[in-house]
Amino acid sequence: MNEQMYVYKYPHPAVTTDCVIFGFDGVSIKLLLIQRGIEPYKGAWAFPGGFLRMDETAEEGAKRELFEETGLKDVQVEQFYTFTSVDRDPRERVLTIAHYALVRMKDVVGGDDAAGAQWFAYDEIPSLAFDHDHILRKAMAHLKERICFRPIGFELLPEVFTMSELQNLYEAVLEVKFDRRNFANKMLKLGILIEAEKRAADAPTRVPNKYRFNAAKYAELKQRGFRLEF
Amino acid sequence: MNEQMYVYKYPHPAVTTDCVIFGFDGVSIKLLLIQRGIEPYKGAWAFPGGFLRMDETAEEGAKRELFEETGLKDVQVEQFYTFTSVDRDPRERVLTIAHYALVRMKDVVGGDDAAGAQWFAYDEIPSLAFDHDHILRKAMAHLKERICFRPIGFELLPEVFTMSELQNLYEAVLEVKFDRRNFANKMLKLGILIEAEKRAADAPTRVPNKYRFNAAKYAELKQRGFRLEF
DNA sequence: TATTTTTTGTGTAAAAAATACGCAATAATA
DNA sequence: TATTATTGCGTATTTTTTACACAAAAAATA
Repeated sequence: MNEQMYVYKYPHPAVTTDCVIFGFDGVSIKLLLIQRGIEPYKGAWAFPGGFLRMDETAEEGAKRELFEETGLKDVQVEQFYTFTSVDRDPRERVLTIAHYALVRMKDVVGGDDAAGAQWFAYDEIPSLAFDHDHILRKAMAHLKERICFRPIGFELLPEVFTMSELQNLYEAVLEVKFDRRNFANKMLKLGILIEAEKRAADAPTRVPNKYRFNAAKYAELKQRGFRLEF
Repeated sequence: MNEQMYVYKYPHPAVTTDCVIFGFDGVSIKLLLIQRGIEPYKGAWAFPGGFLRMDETAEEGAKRELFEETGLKDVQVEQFYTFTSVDRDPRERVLTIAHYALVRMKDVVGGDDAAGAQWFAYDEIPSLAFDHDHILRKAMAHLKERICFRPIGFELLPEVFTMSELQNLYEAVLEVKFDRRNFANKMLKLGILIEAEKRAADAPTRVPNKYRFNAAKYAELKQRGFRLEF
């Protein structure tokens, strides 16, 4: 019963979803790639993704493929662009609805299925399958824009972090340097941070303060947007 | 020879493009709709759009359909979201790659083909075909966001316009009121405006100053983005 | 046509926000 | 143990934003 065929009166493109997964290791931005096990581009690295099923939305398909190929679960993926170049796949006309997500790197369990999944620093990414180089550039531009207009970090940093770690993240994405004190002031004034464990006032140690995100404020700002100058 | 069929080993969704066209009449934001001539939703209003051809990108398809259905040509359309709900079309699984564009209303020539095209104010839009209500809400949100982060107006206003007209546009989109003098200062400081026809200094008439856009600065700011608070 | 209403040009003082920057103590590294 | 880097802490200065009034001209209305 492998001979089932699907017949249409007009030509239809195939449709895939792809996921650009960003991580952060405390120093630089990383991307999660998988090594393709089948043709075309067998052996090449690519973003996790695959064909959309007829009973799922693009977001559902993206999450499903992401889980199947990397073991990542419960990730908020967001559609950012649909790539429609006519010749982007050698087999047939294939559109891909590209998504991106920010995740904590430790959430990627190198499970069985995910044997082929691996993190790469942005500037060490190999040549990618299909038009995934193009997708990568667009996703990176998207992230850079997003960080200027909405908070980032909740999804990328550990639950408790220092101001320096947060600053490193911003500097890594934007490729700029901020004044340490002004950066901290700006972030604190946004109101999205709360001090995690207040040191005893009488313990005159010089250990960095720890913060966590104020989820409600974070969500509000993510919704409303702001403008971070640089 | 009408019996051609297209056969695939796996099911494929159909793919359409749609165009949300924004106009501005000096007072309020308008949207361009067409009345559907065929089933499903025959007679209902909808955004211009149609099935993607196999030899064109989404943007090309959107422009082609837009021209066929409204006569609009040489419009910069921009993809903003792909709608993938499973049941959004009663015929079969259909995804639509939605685009939007800002146009000068006078550019819409009510040509023969475009007999069915008509402008509607945002709050007078009838119930729409398919999930186009949903598309409309998302497009409007997109426009509201865009106006906060990038300049708008070049594509919507006549070539020469007054500061009040520009302010009306911003107030219409954002549904807020600005202080006239502060709004003008802010806009002028952005550097995207140039005075169109300087009045003779000795003619003490109180006719509004006219402006046009500085295309280079406008393009730069559109690229870089800014943040307009409100 | 006379009267009323709306729109326009113009500028400043006060408040708020952003920026640049130094020092001493502690922690990490060599 | 000595050196280097990181951390906490706060202020003076500059820049940006905001609030606001009046008189003349144009448009609308009576």
